[in-house]
Amino acid sequence: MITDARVLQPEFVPGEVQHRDAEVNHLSAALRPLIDGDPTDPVLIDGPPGVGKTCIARFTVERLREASVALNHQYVNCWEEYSRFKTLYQILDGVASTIDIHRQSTPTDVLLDRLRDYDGPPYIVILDEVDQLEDKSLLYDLYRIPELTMVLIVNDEAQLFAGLDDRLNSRLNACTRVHFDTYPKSELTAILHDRVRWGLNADYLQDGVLPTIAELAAGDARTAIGILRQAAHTVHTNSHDMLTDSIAEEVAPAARTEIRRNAVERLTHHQEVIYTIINEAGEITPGDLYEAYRDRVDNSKTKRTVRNYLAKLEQYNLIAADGQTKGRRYRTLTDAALA
DNA sequence: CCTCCACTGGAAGCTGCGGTAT
DNA sequence: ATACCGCAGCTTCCAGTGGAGG
Repeated sequence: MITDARVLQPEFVPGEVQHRDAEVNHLSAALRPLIDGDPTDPVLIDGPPGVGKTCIARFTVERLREASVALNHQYVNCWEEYSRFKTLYQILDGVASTIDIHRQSTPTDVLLDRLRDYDGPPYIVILDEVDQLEDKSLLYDLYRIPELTMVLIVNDEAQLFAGLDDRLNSRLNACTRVHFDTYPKSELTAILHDRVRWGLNADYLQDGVLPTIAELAAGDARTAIGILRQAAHTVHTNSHDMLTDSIAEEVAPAARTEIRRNAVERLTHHQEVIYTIINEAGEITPGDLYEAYRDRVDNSKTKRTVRNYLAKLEQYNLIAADGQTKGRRYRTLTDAALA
């Protein structure tokens, strides 16, 4: 039933977008001076997960590039390229040769210098999930490179600003903001409809299944498309003759935890043990947690390191911490349905 | 209300790794 | 070979904080 699997992938950028005209126009207008070679302030895109921030940013920049020959652009996911070095490397990779740059022995200053020396056409850098960036001062360094224009994408605006110093704080506060809200059910259904049109055989769809999926996804397009993908996959592998509401409902939890599972897979053994302990307990005090952790691994890390792990797990939204100092409790954030 | 102390998170220092330079 | 370099991950140290119990 799947005719083009690409359109169901999370990173797929459609050739046309619906329902986000206002945001696309807002973003293009903010970046338009670049076409005339004028310097442009950064743009800050914010909104909850799965509302098309990444998609619209990439789409708009791509369209801008088509309208102007002299424009470079690069997309960097700060979750994956979380360190200063990795981010800089990706950015530099978009415009210059990086073959002689070696991961270990090249100081990050050299990367930055090279980027400062850049004198090509205007360069748009999309920094996705920028709140995940470890060293936010990099943003200040990038800000001061005139040829470089940043498009910053954040889920949690407060968390981003908390990590910034005053200089950058006031500057980013003043820059163009594009805010995304969750999709209404009708728009989500329309988006799913497009994906079906591009990549699925609609004969296999039960009437009304797309609104059901939209309902299950609660305004989150990434989840909606994930459910559609997994449901289509289920229909295909089990040779069902229809994608029904019940199949959609069946795969929905798995689709919802997919992103979380990817995050868990990225954890080290020690981090995973800690995550498991919290999951099993539901809620636990720091003292009990550390004790349980030490019982369960061979060469346990120190408490301080475990605290760093906990901060990381919290940032990945795998766990939550309530209360201050002695009242602190760590708890699970989800259904914990990890296969 | 006051004191204790479990806990947090910043800072500095150490180590091992992957790499270059001599 | 050997010395050296920068980084990431870890540890050690510590000042600060707020909940619990006298």
